[in-house]
Amino acid sequence: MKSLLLTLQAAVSEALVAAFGDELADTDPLVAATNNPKFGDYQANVALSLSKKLKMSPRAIAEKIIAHLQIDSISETPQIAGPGFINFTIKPSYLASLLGEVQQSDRLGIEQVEPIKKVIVDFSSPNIAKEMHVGHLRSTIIGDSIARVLEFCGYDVLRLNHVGDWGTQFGMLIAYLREVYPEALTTADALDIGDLVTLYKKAKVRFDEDAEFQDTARNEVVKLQEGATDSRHTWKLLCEQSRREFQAIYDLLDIELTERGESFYNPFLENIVRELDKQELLEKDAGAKCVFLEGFTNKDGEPLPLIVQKSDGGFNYATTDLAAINYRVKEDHANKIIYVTDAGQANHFAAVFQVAKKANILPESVKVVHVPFGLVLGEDGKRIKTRSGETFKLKDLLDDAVKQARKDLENRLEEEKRTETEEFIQNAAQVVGISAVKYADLSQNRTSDYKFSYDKMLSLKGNTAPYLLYAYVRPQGVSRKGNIDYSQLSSENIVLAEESELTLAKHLLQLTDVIKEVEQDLLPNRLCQYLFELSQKFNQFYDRCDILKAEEPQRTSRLILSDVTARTLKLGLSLLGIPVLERM
RNA sequence: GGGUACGUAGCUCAGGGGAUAGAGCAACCGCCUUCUAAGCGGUCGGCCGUAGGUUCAAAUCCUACCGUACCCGCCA
Repeated sequence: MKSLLLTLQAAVSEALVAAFGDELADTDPLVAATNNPKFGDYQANVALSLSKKLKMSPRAIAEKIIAHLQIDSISETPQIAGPGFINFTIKPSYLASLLGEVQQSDRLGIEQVEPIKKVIVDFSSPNIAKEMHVGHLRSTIIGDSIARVLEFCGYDVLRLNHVGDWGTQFGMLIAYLREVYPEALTTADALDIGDLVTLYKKAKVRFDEDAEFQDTARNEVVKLQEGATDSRHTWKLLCEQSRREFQAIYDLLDIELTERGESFYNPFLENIVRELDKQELLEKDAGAKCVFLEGFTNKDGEPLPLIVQKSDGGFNYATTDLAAINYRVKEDHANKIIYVTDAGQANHFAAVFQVAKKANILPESVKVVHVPFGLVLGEDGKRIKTRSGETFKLKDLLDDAVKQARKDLENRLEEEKRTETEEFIQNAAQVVGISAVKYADLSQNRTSDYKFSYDKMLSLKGNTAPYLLYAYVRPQGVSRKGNIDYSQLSSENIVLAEESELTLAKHLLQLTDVIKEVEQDLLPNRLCQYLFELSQKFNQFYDRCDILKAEEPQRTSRLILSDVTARTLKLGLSLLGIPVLERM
């Protein structure tokens, strides 16, 4: 189904050509939804921008465009306003017919992309043996939502968890274990690592204090890379333990991910360096093998290197990232690779992408996108760090959110003298609590820093998940009360007349444009904004219009508005990774 | 020092060339014999960091400055 916006764009484009000739065929008609209902529903601003080129006044251009517009069935007569805006008011009959189409469609009238393209979304990516922190939570929630949107749009999405399961920290951990729990290195299940974070911290302290231990740790890395049996055994043990802890979080959040950690690419690292060497991109600098970059300079204005092999012979994350690009292009056949990581890595990715292009690891045809997000700040506005001591247990955070939601629900049940089963309460609290955390994150523009506040994210008022969930519950309540099967409604005779009905219908019909926007800009907060506004508009409609008590054909028309609203919310929320409740 | 973001209502944030800059929270005032009031309506609240520039049109683009944060060779 073609959206209203696209239909109007096409119509104005055609009118431009009809009025002024083919050379305007590629001119953007500058059609957009209006920001104020008094200017109608949509506006075309192209007349203003063409004034100079056509040597005519904007209003004269607008008049000529309108004279060539063929949109009688869609819009009331377009009006010229202000300096030369063309305002369109969509006819209620046209809104009704589109709404009927949406109602009859499984996908709410949203088309899938053709041809199907393969997209890799690389997100979450916690580090083995470290606490998953709020930054990982952001990557996980945002990455999942982006993956869900792209999946819905019809892309073949591979969700990759590029876990930090390799690197120098393992030398430190294994060396420490060798000292403290030597039996863990050889015996299966000899050690319940339990609190990995404590182990990590102790090892880190040891590492920072003792230069000799540092050497031992570095040797341990080499042994691990060489495949020493006891080292590998311990490494696997650490990974297993971490994996279980991560999985508990993913289960709670309902996140699906394919784990493919850094270690996966180990066999390919040497080849990457050799390839760079073959292409004469490599230079040795202070013992390290580097590719010098264009556009990156250090303090003294000298070009910065991307180090692909350290002076000790070890590879680092840049090498792994290059190998990963290579594998994803050649083996996974990705058309697009999306990296959801914090904004602090922007330089790193820009450098890696530059080298990958230069070395032909990354062909022109494959798009790589770094999707950055801001820092997670505490309520004091300062960065939350894990390494500096205070750890942030994500499991506790999520559990607290659920507990708080449960308390709120129980209070409300008591006030309303309702009784519900334990199962109902548990489920509602779970959905509300987890959704609140996700929504709080997603509803903000991801590029800005995120102020993490228990109070704000657990609050059940305002622009929050519970508000949207409640807006979904309301139409479901209507269908229960009236014994209505929404799927059986006939869309033959939809009549829209009341202000709040028209406003709601117009908003419902913008879903397809919003999803398109999120698909392109990868900004889930746009979808949140849309759903929030939809909830407000539905609540206004619900407040002002009787549904079940209305006379036909209004009754069915309003039931359809309720149904489409509910399905739009359900779909939209699902793209944010948020489930709905039938009652709450 | 260089690079990159950001600076919008008391607070948290949308909007990123188009008309009179929006929302939520907080504060205050109304609305439940009604499909769940986790709702709706209203009031209050702004030199869009500062100064220039580009444009028919700037919160939005450019430049400078001020402020904040992040990144800047062998961690990821």
